Amino acid sequence: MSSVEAKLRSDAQANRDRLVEVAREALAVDPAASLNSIAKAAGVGAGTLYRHFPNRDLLVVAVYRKEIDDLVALAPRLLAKHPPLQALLRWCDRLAKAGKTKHGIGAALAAAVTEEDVQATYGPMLAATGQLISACRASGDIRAEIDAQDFLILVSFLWKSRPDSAGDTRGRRLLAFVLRGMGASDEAVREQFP
Amino acid sequence: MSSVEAKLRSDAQANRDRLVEVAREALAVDPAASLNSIAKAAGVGAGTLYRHFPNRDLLVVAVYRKEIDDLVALAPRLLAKHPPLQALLRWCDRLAKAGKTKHGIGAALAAAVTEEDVQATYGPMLAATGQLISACRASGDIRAEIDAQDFLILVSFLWKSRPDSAGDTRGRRLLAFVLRGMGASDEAVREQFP
DNA sequence: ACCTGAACACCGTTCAAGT
DNA sequence: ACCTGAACACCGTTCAAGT
Repeated sequence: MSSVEAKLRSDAQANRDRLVEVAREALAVDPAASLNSIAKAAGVGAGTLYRHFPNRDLLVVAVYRKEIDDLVALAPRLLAKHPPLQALLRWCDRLAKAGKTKHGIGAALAAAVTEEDVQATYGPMLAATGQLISACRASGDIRAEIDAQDFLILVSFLWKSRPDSAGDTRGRRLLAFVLRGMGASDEAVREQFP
Repeated sequence: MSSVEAKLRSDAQANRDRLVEVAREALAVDPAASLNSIAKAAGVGAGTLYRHFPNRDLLVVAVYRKEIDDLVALAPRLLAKHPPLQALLRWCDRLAKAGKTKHGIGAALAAAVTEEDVQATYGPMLAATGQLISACRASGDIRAEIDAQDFLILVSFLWKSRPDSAGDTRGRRLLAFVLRGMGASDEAVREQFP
């Protein structure tokens, strides 16, 4: 959503944008890419990178911010188009995909859960999750008991898992397990999975 | 268990032991302590550290290896003394405590789940978890469906959580949730929690 | 065999000087 | 205001020389 970005001078804004874009590509190739190399590739002084992103995590979060924003924006759209439980499941699918393709999102979100200074990222995610959970409760698809944060923690395997091993079926199985634990009927869960 | 340590020359063994001991103290103070500083504090050349532990993770794993060994050894002892479900719960308690006091264990185990070269650590943990799960299944306390690795992933919040916020009640609540999902009766779970 | 420790390339971070 | 980029202290890692 409107991420309250203070208005920057146009050159500063351009630098910021280019840094995030270059970082996205660089981190996809090598998650441990150095900040100096990213600054250089962006045609920018090291100090400029550091001015915009005081530490590595903040840069990583900025990179995946758009993806997270998309995820956040997706929740109400899915709820408008699908029954609640199906909306929740489709959202989890996208969450898993995001965690898999660019596995940096996992580290960024994992950090966000514990570190204070990136709560700005975690907050909207929590809100989006909350919408989905609430809708499922209202429709009677799931029981109360588990809140949005609980859910995000329980399904952390979705966004923190690497594309290694054949963990895809495991992910689905564990997600189904969690949903059944939340009161979703066996049939409801099973029929939602393609 | 017997960690198949190839016999080293006595000075090499002494160096290894001192490195692990020094690393344990240094990492407790600062989880990002440099390897060079650890080598120096151990009164050993940097190359010696590197010879014993080719990368940082392997040193970290070695440090928490004893704790993990204890955890592994604890499983059969608990099963001998307590009913299966209670043994599982007590083991989870110790797991959470280990993850909390020295939170490096979380990073080490998290790495172990995905990285191949530390499977030596993850394997025994999996075996220990398997014993507990099997016993609970045999006694009818829980249903099949979820294997040892599933369980370790599902309760990863126990060992990966920081001592931040009052996540202790959350941890207990989520553990209870998982156990109920595995078929443990409400009463059984509730009465086990002190 | 094993260890030492200087050396190397590179890291994150800072800050005086520019525009 | 914002940027540059040389500079600093320090990092992980290597490897010739020692014992």
